[in-house]
Amino acid sequence: MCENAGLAVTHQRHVIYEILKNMHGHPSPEEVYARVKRRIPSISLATVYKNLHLFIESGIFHEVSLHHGSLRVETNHRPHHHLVCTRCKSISDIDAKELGLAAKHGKLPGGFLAQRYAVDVLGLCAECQRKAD
Amino acid sequence: MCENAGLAVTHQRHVIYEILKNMHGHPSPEEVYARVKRRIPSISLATVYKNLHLFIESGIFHEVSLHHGSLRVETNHRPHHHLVCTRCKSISDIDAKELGLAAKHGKLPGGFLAQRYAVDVLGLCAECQRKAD
DNA sequence: GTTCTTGCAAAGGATTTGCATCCTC
DNA sequence: GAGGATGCAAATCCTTTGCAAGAAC
Repeated sequence: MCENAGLAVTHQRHVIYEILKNMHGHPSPEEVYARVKRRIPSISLATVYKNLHLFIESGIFHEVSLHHGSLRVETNHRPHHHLVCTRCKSISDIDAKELGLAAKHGKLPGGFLAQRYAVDVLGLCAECQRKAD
Repeated sequence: MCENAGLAVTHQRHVIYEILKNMHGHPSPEEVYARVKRRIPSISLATVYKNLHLFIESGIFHEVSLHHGSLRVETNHRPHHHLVCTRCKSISDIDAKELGLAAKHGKLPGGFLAQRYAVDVLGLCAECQRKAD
């Protein structure tokens, strides 16, 4: 299966993978755990966490927020977006104008009222590119 | 000062505000606490947390990630972005094509290598708009 | 004076870690 | 068999809460 990432194919890992494939939305580890538990009652939450991290590190799944974890206050009051380094997790600012995305405001399909855009540009910062040579 | 938001002007609150104004980047509560403690050694971390939340609720400051908190796995493998309701915090998906932002890949100013865009459209979902009438 | 705030300590939730045992390769 | 994976419990990190004492309006 998808385990050319150097991961052993264990029963637990396989079931977690299958369940993730068939879930939709943005499940939390607890939600995944609850589903997996129905098929493997003896599984532990720690195992679910470990495997979710492995899947994310391997790029098999993404996580929704690249900078979840702790509360961060935005001190830059100018319109700007974020450059998020996927390697070192650093976040730096870039002026909205400099990035130049044409963002639609107002109603979107589905009736959602768009008021503000928060863009994360994911990639590698200059420093991590140098190290990756 | 900025306290037409119905907040009492306490010494602690004032100092926290001033310090936030003069910080840059995306400080964590602990970092803010450390700075404030230099001016008010007796301040408690809980007070910093309470005031950060009040500032954010009042719109005086923003928080960096609208959906920090717990790990969420992305189960939608199609290119898409997120509609984040600022009232009920719900997150729904919208196809990248449907949103239609022209995103630049490759090198950005500062040497950042852009690989992927994660866009949060902040606003009100249809349901919360109805309730807000 | 009444109400909102603070500081402290304890509680809570989410996530990680250590370790013995078990399972893939 | 060797090394990675699991399960459990304890530990840790981040954040919130309860409450008595203190400050703002």
